[in-house]
Amino acid sequence: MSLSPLENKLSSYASLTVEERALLSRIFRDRGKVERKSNIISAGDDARFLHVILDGWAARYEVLDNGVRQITAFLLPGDFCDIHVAVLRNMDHGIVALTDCRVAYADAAEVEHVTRSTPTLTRAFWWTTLVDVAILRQWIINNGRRTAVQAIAHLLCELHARMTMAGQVTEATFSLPLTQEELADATGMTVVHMNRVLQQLRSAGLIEKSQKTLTVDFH
Amino acid sequence: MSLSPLENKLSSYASLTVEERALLSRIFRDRGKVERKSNIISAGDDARFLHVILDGWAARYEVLDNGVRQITAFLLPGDFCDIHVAVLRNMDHGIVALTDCRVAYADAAEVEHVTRSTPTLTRAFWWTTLVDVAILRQWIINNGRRTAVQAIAHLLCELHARMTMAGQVTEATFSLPLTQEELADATGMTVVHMNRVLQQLRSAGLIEKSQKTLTVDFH
DNA sequence: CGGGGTGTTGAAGCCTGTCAACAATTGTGG
DNA sequence: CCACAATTGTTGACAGGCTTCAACACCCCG
Repeated sequence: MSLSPLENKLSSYASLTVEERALLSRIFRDRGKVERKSNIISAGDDARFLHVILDGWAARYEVLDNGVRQITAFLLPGDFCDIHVAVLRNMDHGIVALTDCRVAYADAAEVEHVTRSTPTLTRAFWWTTLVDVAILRQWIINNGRRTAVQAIAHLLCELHARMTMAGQVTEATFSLPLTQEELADATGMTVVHMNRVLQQLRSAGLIEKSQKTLTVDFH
Repeated sequence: MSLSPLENKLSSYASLTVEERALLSRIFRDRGKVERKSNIISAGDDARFLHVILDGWAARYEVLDNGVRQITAFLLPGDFCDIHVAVLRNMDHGIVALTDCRVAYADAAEVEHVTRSTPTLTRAFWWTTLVDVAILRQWIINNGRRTAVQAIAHLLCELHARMTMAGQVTEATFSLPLTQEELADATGMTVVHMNRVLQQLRSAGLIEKSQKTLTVDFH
């Protein structure tokens, strides 16, 4: 499997030259597989590498003192796990694989070098950061001021939009390999409540869920 | 008043050369005052300028259909209001002055030019974005998985830390010109509840608040 | 001195959490 | 391929944190 998820994503912001694509491929040469439920990166890890998801779903998360978990982002193919290591050098949270994942990684120092010498790529990396920021703001609103129904609906629409960008949606149906617990940890509610709200959305005909597949009905 | 709040902030990441400081001063040449409660930038505005707070407090916010407001960030002197216009070009939320503010602004096209030609400054701008991201993640946790007491405590500590960085804290006391409504809109709760939780923190001896000044007691 | 904004208080209700059990599904080993 | 185990999903009853509504106190500013 190639770097294509990342290249496709960056291309939607700025077209990459052949040289830039080559540079990316050269830097992200190492690949790996990560099993579902194991950490791609752990909080406190030495940030010596920069990771990109090539296949599968992952989540950015933090576990509080009292043991509760908050997921702060879902990562899809093409997403950076820790692009900030090109600028900062700390890992203040963990990344866990929610499905079996294929991951590419690059040496942080090499990425840093690129960001000091290749403005186009630097701006592309920065752009991905800014897109993530826009999503983060919506998550704050989800957890702060939206009702449970609104928050879940918004989250599912976000995932629908992102999967559409990745060309992985057909007729409003896409693969959603998340458990209700994971959705609950993202929206800051309990599994029980997530379950009940999903039932509401289903009986209202807004979503259909079978196995690990979701269909959203906009009307 | 000079650009010093911005320069100081950027300097804490990377030392700036004389040329870079001059470049900043040249770009951010226009200054303006914004009255408390008026918008520095409105949602949907043409993002033709990039704004920096020189003095005063502001907030990033969004108002939902049902009229409720969610604040997604507090902006202090030295903070960019809309650094993303150097890369994106849309304004999907508003910025409101919470106190009378002094603001500097630069032409977005000029800033974009700088980010295509001056890697040091680009990385410094990117760095500010990444620091903001780390704060945003904490706000998601505040609104998602922390109790009201924990969330408010965490927010006040964040502001304490940021004011410390800006050299505006003396003996754990600093200026906090926020109303309880603004704090409530940031943490996703009602004013009434904010009021009660603040009373808890006060009676527990964790904070002292007089006028627009806050003192935190770590023990 | 008066008035708008801000802070404070009480009572009642609801959304969401907690606890606990059971059903359904997926995965695994024989 | 079946049997069993583990994970995930579902349901009910009850508790509680937070909201809602409404009134009143306080404070700053013109």
